[in-house]
Amino acid sequence: MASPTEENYLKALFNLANSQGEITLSELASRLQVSLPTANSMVKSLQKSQWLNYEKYKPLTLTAEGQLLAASIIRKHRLTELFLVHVMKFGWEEVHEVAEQIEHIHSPKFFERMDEMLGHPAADPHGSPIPGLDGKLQQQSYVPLSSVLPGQKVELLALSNSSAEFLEFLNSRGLSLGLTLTVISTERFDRSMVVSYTDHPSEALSGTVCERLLVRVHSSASVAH
Amino acid sequence: MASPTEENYLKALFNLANSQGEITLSELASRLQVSLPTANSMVKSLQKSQWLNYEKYKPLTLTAEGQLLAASIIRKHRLTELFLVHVMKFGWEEVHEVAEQIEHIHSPKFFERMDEMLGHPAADPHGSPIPGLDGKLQQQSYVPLSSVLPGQKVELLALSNSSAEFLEFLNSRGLSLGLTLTVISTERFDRSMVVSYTDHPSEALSGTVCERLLVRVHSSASVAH
DNA sequence: TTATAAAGTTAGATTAATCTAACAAATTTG
DNA sequence: CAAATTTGTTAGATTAATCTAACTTTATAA
Repeated sequence: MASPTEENYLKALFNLANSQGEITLSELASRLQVSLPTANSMVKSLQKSQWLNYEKYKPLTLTAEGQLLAASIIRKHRLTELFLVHVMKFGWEEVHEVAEQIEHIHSPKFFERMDEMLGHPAADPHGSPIPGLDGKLQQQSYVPLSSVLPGQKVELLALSNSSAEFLEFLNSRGLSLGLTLTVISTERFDRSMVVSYTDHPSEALSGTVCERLLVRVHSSASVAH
Repeated sequence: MASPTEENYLKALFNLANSQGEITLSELASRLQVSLPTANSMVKSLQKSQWLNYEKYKPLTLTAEGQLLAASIIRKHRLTELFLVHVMKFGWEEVHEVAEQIEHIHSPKFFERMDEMLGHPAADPHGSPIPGLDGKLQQQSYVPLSSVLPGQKVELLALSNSSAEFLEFLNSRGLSLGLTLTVISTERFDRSMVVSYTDHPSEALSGTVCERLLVRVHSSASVAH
């Protein structure tokens, strides 16, 4: 079984691989804030546990097992963050540090209960996907509405904040999950947007609201330019 | 800051002190399933951190600081158990192992939120008191109804199981928290009891039910003999 | 009250995770 | 392409937590 330290190395390796492809020792060491020799010796020991492919002077790659384990830790981390925000009413800025600790808890049931209580979320409110139990990452499916260009059609899939007030606001505008929106225009100076959707041919939304609405862009959309 | 290992030693020392008074090295070692030399060297290091008073060949005692720290870990453990049962719908038999891990999480807010969500409980459903933030242990205030003698008046304060079925059963008998019960008789062969309370001059409760009802005995009660 | 047993201590080894110093390989660049 | 720089490796030390073996102190009991 992996120690918390080993789990942190695996997580870092997984994240680096998913953002850069090639992983070098120094990237790993600097990500984890340890010296090169420390990373070097841990890398050898992760190899011995069959989680990492390692050859002297070569880039690092996780084995299939390593990926699965890493994904499961990231899954626990993201579920924990959502749980802290939605169930325990933490603020988003407060959850990371606690989640870094809770992700190392060994209890499948604990995290499955979180998952159930949250309704099996596929992504966290920043749009980062939550790996399934099989270690598979969904496509990065959500982006904030604020990053969508005029002319695009998008589907409203999640919220990065679900306070009672925000939900009420959405209700008052007839906005609900699953709805298709078309971005009509964006206002550069205050990041507000005008969008249209069912029964609302032209609705203005503030920049703050647009950042909190997480959407998937329709693949068929044609972008104006 | 204490490592998880050190926290486990402090917890064991606190529990041993509260059940036996004098703590010897071998008790500590056997409680924690480590060898005598291991316990011996840890005891010296706890002394260096000012959590323990230690003199060669003498019994061990926690310092005030040590007691406070130990109590805070036990508080976290018991809050976690209650949280797992009441919020996350774990069974009582499943919670101990997870709580042993979660008690080492460093996040005052995490446990304060648990405490709030649970309504600031003073004891867990077994009647074990939850230390306050000041490290003070309340009196062991709850006992199972099954341990109460005939003639005594008690107040129903907590349940050691709060499944939906059990709560429904209690409702059907007009039993609710805060109620005062008088024990009329106990049946030795099946541990069932006859009690009286508001609008119920004589109600029979099975042994299983009596073990799950946690009560405080009225200090003014006169016991028949 | 001395012999035996139990409890506690010391010494020395092991493993995991870290470090610094010194050296080697690979890469970049003048 | 050779020099300089960056990157990676090895060697050896450190700390925490554990162990076994050997020894000492305290307690029990014949």
